[in-house]
Amino acid sequence: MNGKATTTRTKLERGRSALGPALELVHTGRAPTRAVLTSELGVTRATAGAVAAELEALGLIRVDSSPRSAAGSQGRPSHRLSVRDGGPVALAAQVHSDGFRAALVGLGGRIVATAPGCVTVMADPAQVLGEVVEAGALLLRESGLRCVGAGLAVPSAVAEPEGTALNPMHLAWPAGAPVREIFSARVRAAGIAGPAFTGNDVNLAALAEHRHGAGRGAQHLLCVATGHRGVGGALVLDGRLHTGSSGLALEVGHLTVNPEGRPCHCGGRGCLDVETDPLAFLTSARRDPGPEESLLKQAGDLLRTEYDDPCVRAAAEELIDRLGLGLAGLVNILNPDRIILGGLHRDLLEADPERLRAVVADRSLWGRSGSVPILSCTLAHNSLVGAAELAWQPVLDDPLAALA
Amino acid sequence: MNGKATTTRTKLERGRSALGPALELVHTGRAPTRAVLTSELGVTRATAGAVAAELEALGLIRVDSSPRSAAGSQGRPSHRLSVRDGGPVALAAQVHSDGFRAALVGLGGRIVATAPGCVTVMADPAQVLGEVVEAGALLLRESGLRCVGAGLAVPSAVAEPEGTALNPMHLAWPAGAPVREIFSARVRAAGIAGPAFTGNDVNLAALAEHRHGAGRGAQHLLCVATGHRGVGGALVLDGRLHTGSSGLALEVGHLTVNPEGRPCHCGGRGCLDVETDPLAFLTSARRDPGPEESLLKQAGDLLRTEYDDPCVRAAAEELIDRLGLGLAGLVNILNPDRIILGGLHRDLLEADPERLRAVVADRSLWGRSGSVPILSCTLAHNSLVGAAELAWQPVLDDPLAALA
DNA sequence: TCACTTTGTGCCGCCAGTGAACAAAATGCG
DNA sequence: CGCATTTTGTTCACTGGCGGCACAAAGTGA
Repeated sequence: MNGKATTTRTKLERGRSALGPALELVHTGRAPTRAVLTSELGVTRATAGAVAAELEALGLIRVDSSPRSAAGSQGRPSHRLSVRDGGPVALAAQVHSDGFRAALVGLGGRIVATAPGCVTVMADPAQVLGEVVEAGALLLRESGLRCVGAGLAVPSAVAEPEGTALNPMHLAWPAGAPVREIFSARVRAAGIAGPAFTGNDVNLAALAEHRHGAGRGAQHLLCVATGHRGVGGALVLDGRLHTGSSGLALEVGHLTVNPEGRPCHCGGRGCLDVETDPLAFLTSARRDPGPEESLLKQAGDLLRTEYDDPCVRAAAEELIDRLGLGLAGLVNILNPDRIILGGLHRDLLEADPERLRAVVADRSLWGRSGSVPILSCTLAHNSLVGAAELAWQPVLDDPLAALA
Repeated sequence: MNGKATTTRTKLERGRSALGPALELVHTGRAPTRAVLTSELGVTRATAGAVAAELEALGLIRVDSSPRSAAGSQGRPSHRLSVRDGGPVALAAQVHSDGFRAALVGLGGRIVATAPGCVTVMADPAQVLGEVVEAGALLLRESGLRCVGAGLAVPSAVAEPEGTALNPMHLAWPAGAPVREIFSARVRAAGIAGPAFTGNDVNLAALAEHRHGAGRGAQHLLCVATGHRGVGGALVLDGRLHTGSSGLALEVGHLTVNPEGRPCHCGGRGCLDVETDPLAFLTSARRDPGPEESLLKQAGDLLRTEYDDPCVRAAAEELIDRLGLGLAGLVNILNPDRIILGGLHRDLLEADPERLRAVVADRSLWGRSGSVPILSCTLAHNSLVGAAELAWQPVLDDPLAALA
């Protein structure tokens, strides 16, 4: 999420000390005990002990040295590590087409408090973000918890390093709205501590799934998700969100998946975007598409409850084939080791997992030699948790500096 | 090029000391003087001095403290840094459809010696690689230089971590041939010092261009190149080759660029692979395609010498449009900050740079807001130099350990 | 109760790199 | 020509993270 490397780099660049990596291991649940932490970090027990003690002193984690009930293995049981209850939180916010949601998220992706909300005038980003931050500030005041920063998820590509929303069409916002600047200003104005970040919702969902959900442990994680309209993609490489040189990577909506397909506003035809979204599905299944906001739910329900209907099934299989073609194209380019699907794509996967996997394997060049696992999203509110990850990142990189 | 991270990591993982980064800066020409080295590394003058002295003691670089003639700036002139002449070299090898080439490559991508060669029986990888290594060993003996390792470039996708060539069809090798194993065994058998590596030729060309050619300084470098048949792609992220989870990323040949196009062996139609290769161009220009080995040269010559011919021009513009569509698709997914073209694609770019840039800008979603620079390859024998980069990498990562 | 295994802790030493003081090599000015 | 100024090279004491070791602690199994 940063971008260019400046000519002069500071000495602090490669994060000193094992504090950051250690916190990340506890944060992502990969270090349940101090012994595991020792081996994961690749340091001595002495160092791991010091690091764990320091993180505890910072109020971030809890080191439980009490005797454990059922042990199982030999030797002295290791101290257990966990995220501290009542520790600092990040303020997470998400804006979508029919409202917003604010939440407080602790380490480990734990949602501590949440507040949904609606807005009356959607078209003005400053006003919407003002209300969102207001709701978040209220949550913070009520909880009395320390805040490490704020993160916002928006359903639009976010250009780096400006932080402008390029296509927030679902929100009726003007293209190029400086969302990061607005959000950041509102956060500061509300007296909320810490830096403020903004990112695309699918990107942030992918980040959250990688750290706390179905993407755990993947080195090259590809996520693809449909919202009410349109398709979004995200790539998490070695634990870091890959957003390209200017934040616009993984705009996967315009892969050609159907040469004879319907025309798309991009100038091509048969794009993934218009071929695999809820509206396409409902149309193909000859159902009357309801209001814009409920397209996703309507399509999902149809898939789950009426898959016996030949018409629904045929439409689903058509979409699965198209989606598979798109995923295969992405596999050929990105060679991920795991794929996670969200939104309608998730429903399509669950409707007929074998069919989708077969198409991807068949149409990706080396699919047969070890095909890619394709999974569903598992995390509730993953964009929200991902927004919090943004705010937590500085702490994960250097706890001492971030909490100073 | 490595792949998975093992569960237990050693303490040596994050390369200690600034030796490696410093050597890389000199290697890539980004640190011409000690003063620049100091600021690029972000360390004190004392440290930079010690590091430079140590690299000189290792016989890798030269520190020139002699007074300089024309200075220009104020203050004491800084010591100049350069790659040492007569220092160690890497053995680089490249196999292509009509023979092979071996070379010795020093730091800075300097080709010290080179030896082209032909083989009689192409179909047996063991025999071909035997001859290649033999030629390289001869070069090494003649030069008397120290060898840090060997690298091989093959015109095929190379699967990681096995190191097998998945589609070496231009070489008439069996698919799945264990090229890394064979090459490595031959290198050891010839008594050549250091580890042996193997990679795809376009990947290695991209790496070389990033370090010593047109890709210098790019953070997200995309390379696309055509050989005699087929299209290859490569991505260099933050100075490291991105080969995906199993070495198969950037298999860009099967992006759909022409819905009504000719069928492709992948099962689709209108793939970049069959729409923008030399054969497609010659056919479209209604020229008689000559023998397989000379397709690339024939097409390139035609573009350069007969671009006035309406028939040639029409064919070229068609290919440019298709290529532009493919590049735009890649831009939407990868969001690179620079694109470098090789082979026929380079010739197409140079035939009409504006047309190609316009197509890419028009069909990539955010092309208008700061379009991507598209450049030609500039480095002679870039695959060869890239193969050497593979062998140099351990030294660049940790000079002390690699030369111990 | 006694080996045995595994983990936690205190202490010492190493070493890369910092920071500051000083020396050196160039330019420009009187 | 000499001198102030600027920029760089060099020396040296110091620091901070971490390895290595020895020993203590807390379990399991016979």
